[in-house]
Amino acid sequence: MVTKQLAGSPDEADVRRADSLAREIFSDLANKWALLIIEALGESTLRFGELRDEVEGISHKMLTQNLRMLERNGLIERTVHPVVPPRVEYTLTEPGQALRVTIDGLCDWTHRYLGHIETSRHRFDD
Amino acid sequence: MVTKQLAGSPDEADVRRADSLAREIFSDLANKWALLIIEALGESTLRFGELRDEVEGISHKMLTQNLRMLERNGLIERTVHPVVPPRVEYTLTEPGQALRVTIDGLCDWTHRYLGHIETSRHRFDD
DNA sequence: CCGAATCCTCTCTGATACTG
DNA sequence: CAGTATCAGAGAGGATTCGG
Repeated sequence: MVTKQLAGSPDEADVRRADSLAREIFSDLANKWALLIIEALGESTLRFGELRDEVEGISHKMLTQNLRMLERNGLIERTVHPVVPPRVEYTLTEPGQALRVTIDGLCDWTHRYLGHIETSRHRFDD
Repeated sequence: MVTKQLAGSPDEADVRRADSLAREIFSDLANKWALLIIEALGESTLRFGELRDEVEGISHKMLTQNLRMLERNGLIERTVHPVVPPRVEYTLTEPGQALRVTIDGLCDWTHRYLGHIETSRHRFDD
């Protein structure tokens, strides 16, 4: 897939655009709440209130904000049931599920090195 | 290692402490710059200036701040060579390397679903 | 070259109140 | 119940400067 390039060729610009997009996505997702929401959703379908109970410490506002962002990026699906009282459910899409798997890896890592980190902190805090 | 527990036993407190510690570590690491620094280090040893060139867009201050945090958590090792001009080198420790592998997974995910995400965004932005 | 401290700006975050 | 708007306080992040 390596093609010969001229100076200032369009494909170079494409690569730069893809890179900046990747960076943008990275910035979106590399935040505490987004990752915790994805973990909380897991394989289940949850309502707004259920999610707020599940993700400990998140505010109403942050939850809304992050849910919008995740929906925009196609990681979660939002279905509104036109009933009263309103019922809105969230579930992970296939890309979202794929991401959750890698986040699981992060959680595993955290638990495996928990002790390691704690002792390292104590040594550092002198 | 599973021991019998009484109600309100000390181990329950331990579990809560470990959970809050895990949450804290999660908050530390779930940020753009920390992940990009770890990726930049990879298997190599880099100086402060080299790292700043490698991690595009990071400021002097943010780099310092995150390097301290990563060092405190035992993810990177900092070696000072007492010469003039000063020479300070950073390298990933074993836990850091392990974390890098899971971050690689995140990068793979980003590139795999790049198109997916871009179209989802366009659909959302109406 | 590397790091710490200062200042200044701007975004994020939480609390509250209001609509459908 | 779910979502939006607004406001004030806290905190992140950038630029700069000085010291080792």
